[in-house]
Amino acid sequence: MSDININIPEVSVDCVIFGFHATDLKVLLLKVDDSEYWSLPRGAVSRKESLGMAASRVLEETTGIGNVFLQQFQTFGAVDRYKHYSKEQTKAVLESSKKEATESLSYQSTISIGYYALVDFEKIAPPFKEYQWCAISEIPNLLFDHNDFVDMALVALRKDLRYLPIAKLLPEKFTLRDMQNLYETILDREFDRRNFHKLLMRYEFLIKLPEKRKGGANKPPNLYKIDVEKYETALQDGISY
Amino acid sequence: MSDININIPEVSVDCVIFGFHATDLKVLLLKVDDSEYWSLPRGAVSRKESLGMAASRVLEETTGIGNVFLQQFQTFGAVDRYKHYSKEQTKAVLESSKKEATESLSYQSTISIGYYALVDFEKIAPPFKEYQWCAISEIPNLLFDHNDFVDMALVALRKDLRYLPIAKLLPEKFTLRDMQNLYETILDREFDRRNFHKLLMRYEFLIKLPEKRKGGANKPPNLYKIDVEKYETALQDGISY
DNA sequence: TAATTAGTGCGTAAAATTTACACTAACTGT
DNA sequence: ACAGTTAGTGTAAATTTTACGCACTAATTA
Repeated sequence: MSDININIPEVSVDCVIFGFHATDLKVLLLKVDDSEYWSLPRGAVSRKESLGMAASRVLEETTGIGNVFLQQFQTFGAVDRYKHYSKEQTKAVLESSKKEATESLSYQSTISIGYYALVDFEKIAPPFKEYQWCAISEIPNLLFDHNDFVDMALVALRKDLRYLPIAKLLPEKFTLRDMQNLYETILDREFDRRNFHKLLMRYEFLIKLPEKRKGGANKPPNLYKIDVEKYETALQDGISY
Repeated sequence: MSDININIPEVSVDCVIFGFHATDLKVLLLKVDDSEYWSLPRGAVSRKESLGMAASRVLEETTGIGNVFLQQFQTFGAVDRYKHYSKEQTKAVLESSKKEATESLSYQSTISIGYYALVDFEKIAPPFKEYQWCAISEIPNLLFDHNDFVDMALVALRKDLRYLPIAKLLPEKFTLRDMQNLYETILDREFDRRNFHKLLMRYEFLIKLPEKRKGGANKPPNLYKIDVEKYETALQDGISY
């Protein structure tokens, strides 16, 4: 854990981790130790790192999740950061936590930079704290204004989906149906299977693997991976779905 | 000017003010007193205000520009914030400025929240410091990483233009040509006059005024204003150009 | 081994959207 | 009054998106 002196006072990075699997979109919540309170993964920013690095490190430290694509979406400001629980409640909760007490970041962070990521939640099991993957519609009251973070992160994700490296949002190998599910879940609308297929193929950044995914009571779907080079090129020219 | 104790240390709000008039897009630069160095309007964030309020206040205090729509676009992080001038140079420049010396915000801000606005630069004349409206392509080396701010603000503006309250980006009364110029300038492409007109009319949030703008050696164009209520509705449903 | 389920890949028709394009009207300056 | 300039307007063609049909394949299950 970092030396208290190198952290920027009152500034934190807070992460909304969307977990995507099949057709479910959930958010990773952490329980503050020895309490019944939930919050997003968060942590202080060191003077020795960029914001992106801080977000990665915080996520890794609080959840064990590493090497994911994090996207900054909004910074939240200085007043009225206590939405469902008062400042006093929040202070009490966090100070009763041993972990929090040893960290330089207190309940008093007044500036929080919001990041989101999208991961496959079946593959991620935070080893540290108590956690919960919670469906978007069923998120309980969170500490600070973290409920606002989730709302704004989803808005940003939907906007960004047209431009962002979807490569990072799926496992290495995936089926066309996986990809379609991803888009349908996030955008909350349906696509025609054949048209979606055609659209994707136009951009030519998918590599068809010689493998199939067996197991279902049906013809096994082909697996694909991203051709990173072609994908980058396509991004330059602008991808739209 | 605010009491030093209520400001959040090392956090600033930095503003990219796009000046739009006719077909020119420029950026407002301030000269640091008694120096040859340029920077963006910036200032500290008080604990007693939201980020949006801080941005408005800072802009008002440094340039006299008030009551404009400011949009947060990105927060810049803790390392490598000295791009064209070293930390020592920056420190020397700012400390030689009487104004800066009396402010709590020093050269040491490590977190900066970027806001942009779009105003009519013919109507705005900052009364305080030396300033310059500078064409995007001719911006000199700025203090900190302010050149990056300008680049990123323009990227954000172009993206946002599809969803944002254009109502705030134009004077109260405007012609369809004004609006077209705004879009053509920002997006750096041309539109067909009739098609643009049709597109705008589809959303039905323009109110045709009984006035025309006389003065030119041509048929006087009609003036319009925004129907705020219908505009808000249209925003919900999603506007695209 | 037949029925079922779902992926793959082609095509095509309908619908929606985008683009291209030409004339008349109203004002100013001379 | 006339030349120059920009405003205002509708329609048809081209393109893109969407819907969906069909033939074929390959696995599971009853």
